[in-house]
Amino acid sequence: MKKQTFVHRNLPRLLLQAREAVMTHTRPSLREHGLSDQQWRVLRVLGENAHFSEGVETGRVAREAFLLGPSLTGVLTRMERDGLIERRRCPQDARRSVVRATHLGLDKVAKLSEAIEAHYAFMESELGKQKLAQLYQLLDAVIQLETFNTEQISEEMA
Amino acid sequence: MKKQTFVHRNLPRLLLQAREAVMTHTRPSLREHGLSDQQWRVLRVLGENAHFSEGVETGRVAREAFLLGPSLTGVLTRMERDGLIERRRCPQDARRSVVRATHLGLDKVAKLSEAIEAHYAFMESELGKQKLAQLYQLLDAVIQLETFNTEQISEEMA
DNA sequence: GAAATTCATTTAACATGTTAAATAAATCCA
DNA sequence: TGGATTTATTTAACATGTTAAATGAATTTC
Repeated sequence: MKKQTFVHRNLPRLLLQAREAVMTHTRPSLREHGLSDQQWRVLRVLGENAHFSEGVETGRVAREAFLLGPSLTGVLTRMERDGLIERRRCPQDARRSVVRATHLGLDKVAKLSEAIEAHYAFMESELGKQKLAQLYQLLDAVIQLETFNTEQISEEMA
Repeated sequence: MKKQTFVHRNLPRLLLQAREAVMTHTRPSLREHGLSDQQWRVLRVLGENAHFSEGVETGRVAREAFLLGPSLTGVLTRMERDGLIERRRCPQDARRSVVRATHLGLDKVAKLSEAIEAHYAFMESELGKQKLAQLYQLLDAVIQLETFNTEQISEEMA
C-alpha cells in the first residue's frame, strides 16, 4: 500500500487556470469594445433573451450571468452610464426591475459573438470536437455532483 | 447544412460554475478557520514550500497561488495582521521579500489539508478515479493550447 | 384590511481583481 | 564610477466579489 498524499491536482486552481487561459484569447476583443468580463456576460444574457421585448428581470440576469446581486447592481449602473443598457422598474411587480440592451449594446453583442465563435472553431480544430464535448460532459458531472450534494445538506439543516 | 450558432457551451462560464461548485464544499471549512479563498491558496503554497526555511519569495507565492502582485500585497498585509504569516525583506536581494507561515498558519494548513483530502476522496468515489484523471488531462490540454498560442502571439509582437 | 411576513433589490463595509504609474533596489554599460 | 536600464514590489484608482443589513414592495395571516 503506497502512501499517496496530494496525488490529486488541485482542481479549483486548475479550473481557474483553464478559465483564465480561455479568457486570455477573448479578453482583448472585449477590451477593444470597452467591456469588462462581467459586462460582456450581462450583454450576452440580454442578447440570448432578446425575445423578452419588455426587458429581462435582473434576477434572471444575475443567475444566467453568474453574478451576485450586489455585484450586478454596480455593473448595471456603469453599463447604463456607458449607454449599453436601459433599466426600468417592472410594471407588474415594482420590487423587480428589468433591463434591455440599447442599440449600442446589441451591436457589441453581434460583433463579439463572431469573435467568440471563431475562438470556439479554433479550439475545436486544435483539441478535437470529441474532447471538447467530453470536457463539457465532465464539467457538467462535477457541477451536478457538488450542487446536488449541497442541496441535500441544506435540506438537512432545515 | 444546418445553421448551428451557439451549439457550444460557454466554456468560461462552465469552468467558473464548476469551480464554484467544488469550492462550495471546501469553503465552509475555510471560513471556520477564518480564511478567505485567497488566504488559503497562499497558506497552501507556503505549506508546499516549507523546505525553504528562509521563507518563500512573494513572486513565487503569487505565481503558485495564482494571484496578481497588487492583490497579493493586500492579502499578505491582512494575513500578517491576523498572525498567519511573517514577512521579511530578502537579505540577498532587497527588492524581493520572503514570506513564512507562522505556527498558527501551518496548523491551519495541516487541519484543512485533511478536509480537502476527504473531499477529493468523495469526488473520486462519486465520479470515478478515471473520469477525474480524464478531467485533469483535458484541463491541462486547454491550458496548454491557449497558453502556448498566446506566447506565440507575444513573440510575434516582439 | 392592517400588521406580520416574504421577496427583490440596493446600500454599506470590507476584500480582492485589474491596470497603470510610482518606488526602490539591483544590474548594465560606457 | 555613475547614469541608464531592468527587475520586484507597492501605491493608486477604479471595478468587482462577498456578506450582512436596510429598503421597499408584494403577500400572507388573522
